[in-house]
Amino acid sequence: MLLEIDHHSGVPIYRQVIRQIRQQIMTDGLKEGDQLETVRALAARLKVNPMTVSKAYSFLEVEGLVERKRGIGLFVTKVRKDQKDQIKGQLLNNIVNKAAITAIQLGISEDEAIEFFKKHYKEYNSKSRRQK
Amino acid sequence: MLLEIDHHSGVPIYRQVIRQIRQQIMTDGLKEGDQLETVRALAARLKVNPMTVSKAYSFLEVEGLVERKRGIGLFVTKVRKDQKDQIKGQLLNNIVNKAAITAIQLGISEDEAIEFFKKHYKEYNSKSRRQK
DNA sequence: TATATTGTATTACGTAAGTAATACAGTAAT
DNA sequence: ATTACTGTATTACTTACGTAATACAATATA
Repeated sequence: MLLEIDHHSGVPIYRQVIRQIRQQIMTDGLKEGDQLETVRALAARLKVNPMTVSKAYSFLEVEGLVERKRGIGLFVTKVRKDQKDQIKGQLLNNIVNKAAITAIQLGISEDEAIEFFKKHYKEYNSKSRRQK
Repeated sequence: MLLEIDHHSGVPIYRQVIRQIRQQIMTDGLKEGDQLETVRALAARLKVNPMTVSKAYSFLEVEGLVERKRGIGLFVTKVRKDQKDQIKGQLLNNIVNKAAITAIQLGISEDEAIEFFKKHYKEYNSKSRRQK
């Protein structure tokens, strides 16, 4: 499984792990029943303590995205499409809400703010397509 | 000067101070030459150590928004309108960029994401108008 | 010069967060 | 039962951060 950790970003390792695995589940890069990389295997690969990985996996379990089976491993839960859409909506809402509040508090109009958004969307979109 | 601190939000006091004063300068609630509330006065009002206020003011100075005069006080710098617009743009860009990246990584289309944005903008906008 | 006002540098305290060490617990296969 | 895998609970280390105490420095005015 593809997983890139930036040790110098200031973002905690376990959060980077959570985010990336969650994203893979949301976009069907990881599917129902798939086994996650072993705690120790991932820890070794990231050169990190197993507990750090375990902590990340714990959060994903609380979110209902994975199931742990002691002695066996961790597996992706069955998530219905409507549930998945709801989760995606929440994830996006959180950040979009902040953006909207910032715009309003700075006295920036809806249309103008949307222009900003379109610009960033297009920029990042072409960049991420180039990387594929 | 109006300034509301939420001691239970988890957001550090000095950051709340920075954000609110910056916003007032950006929206001309505070204008060139206006004196900021005294370090000790604001500290007393917020029931906080003077150094906490001084720290907040330091950041605003680094941003070029205020000037300190030892023994006299702190004053709002002259900021040209185009500079101000540029600063506002940066502030908005930071957060909008994150929103755009989130949307793309979740596989959400530009139009759909914009719908989310409009919804939040309108919601918060009407809420903040009601409060005035 | 004395005093009262401004802001500040230094230092230290307290807490929370991220990470790691260690020893432990469940499962499967031989 | 033994071995070799799984994941985990507990504990502790380290660091960064927010805040505060203290003593100091610049300015204005009497």
